[in-house]
Amino acid sequence: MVRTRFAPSPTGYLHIGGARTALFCWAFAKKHNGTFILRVEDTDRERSTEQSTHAILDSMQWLGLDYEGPFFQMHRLQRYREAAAQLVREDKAYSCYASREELEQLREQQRARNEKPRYDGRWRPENARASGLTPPAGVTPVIRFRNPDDGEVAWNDLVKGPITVANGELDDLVIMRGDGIPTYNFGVVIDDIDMEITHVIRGDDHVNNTPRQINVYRALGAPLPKFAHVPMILGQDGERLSKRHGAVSVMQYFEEGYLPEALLNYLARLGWSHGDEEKFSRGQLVEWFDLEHISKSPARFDPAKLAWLNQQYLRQADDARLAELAKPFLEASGCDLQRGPPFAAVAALLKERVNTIGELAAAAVYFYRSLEPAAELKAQHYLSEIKPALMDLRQRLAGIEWQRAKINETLKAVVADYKLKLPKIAMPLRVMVSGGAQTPSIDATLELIGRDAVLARLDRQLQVFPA
RNA sequence: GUCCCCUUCGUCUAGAGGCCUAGGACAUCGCCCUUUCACGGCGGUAACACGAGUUCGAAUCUCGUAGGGGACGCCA
Repeated sequence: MVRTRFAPSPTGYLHIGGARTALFCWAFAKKHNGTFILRVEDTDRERSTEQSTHAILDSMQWLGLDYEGPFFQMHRLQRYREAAAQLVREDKAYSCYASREELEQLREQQRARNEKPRYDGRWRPENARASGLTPPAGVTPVIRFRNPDDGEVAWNDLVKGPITVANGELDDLVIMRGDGIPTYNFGVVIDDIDMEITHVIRGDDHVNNTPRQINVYRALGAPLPKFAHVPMILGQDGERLSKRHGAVSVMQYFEEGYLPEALLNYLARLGWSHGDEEKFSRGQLVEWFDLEHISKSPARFDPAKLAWLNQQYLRQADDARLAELAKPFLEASGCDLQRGPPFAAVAALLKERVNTIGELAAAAVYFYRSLEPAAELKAQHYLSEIKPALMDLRQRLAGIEWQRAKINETLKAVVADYKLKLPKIAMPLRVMVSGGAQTPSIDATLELIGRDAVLARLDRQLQVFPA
């Protein structure tokens, strides 16, 4: 039975990289009819916040990644303490009284010698005894894991392939802080054992932690899970993704009006592939997902491709759903949806020309309230020689049956009568009625805005038309 | 600095020794469609980091070089 987990620390929002890791864990579990667990690694009391936990949970829900849990490490302290005590009893761990300053000094010296900074094992019982070290009064020690001195640790990473690290490169890591709270490398191992995780799928910034963790598994006599380290997501400049690259928080995409299925599709395709497939549903992802096709190298995040995918999903989306999603955006820009055409009809007209719900709402404003054209547009399109034709058109529009085909007919008739080209009249019309130079086809636009509003806007604009 | 990992078009990628004069997608450029902007259709530019091997044959295997990323905390 496959069991995977996503284990974020609640020290901020869920970002794009974390979301993709979660997606991969989720998809792998689903694919194998397994279980996907959410575990909150909240052992950093300084930085963990409840707010972050909520933000992460909200993001998971928006993305539709369902899980078992959430479980919290801070609820399991007793278990970690017992495990640590057991290791101490077996001489696989020991108390270390070195102060932070002392350790910092040690690291600096090592760096100065161009060595890898590492703990030197000074409080290993036999070393302390040999050098006559005795526990200083009033200091609560940390517990360090006694890492093997010799040999090497190797595993076959399901993404990266075989990886080997010499134990000589590792040092004795702290597994319990002075206050009895476990450190990351200990907490994960205990939890992954207890929760019977079979596949540890996580960001490849953890590759270096894996050999240490494997040694802990062994000391505990626990079977090893499989490990799969997925590459990170980089910003467009190839640097580690950060705030200056724009939106990195999952919920920011919600706020800008992206569809969760589009973001999921994009994230899945970033660093994983199934032949030439670009667009696929959550169901297809589950069906196709495998670890073998995750790429080994980091991928750059490309907002343009995400926008394109979002557009693809937008146009397929149900109009009623789009209406629901766009509503808050429209209300924020002062539109009363009761006073205007049904939004579903507006969405049907606009959804192929925008990339996000935010853009959709912005493009829909003039269906609900009049917008004054920019002076530039007026200067460009309000030409005195077409004023008579426009005035005539206004009169004719007042008298016809208000539907697209009839409006079009009327437009064509005026164009013919005045010996004009269609754009000559369609453009000023567009500007007068929408306040901008871009709308869907003008007859459909007029129809939807409605006769009363169209006539009112024309009247108002004709007043400022040059004679 | 030390250790670990990575390297195909600008970007995401297909590719498991001959199917590759390297395919798809986004972006970009051109043309068509057109009532503006889009959408759509057609077409173009564009990549196996470099150097040695192995092999009849290498994008695919090996080694080296260069470049990139990650880690080196009582953070996760």
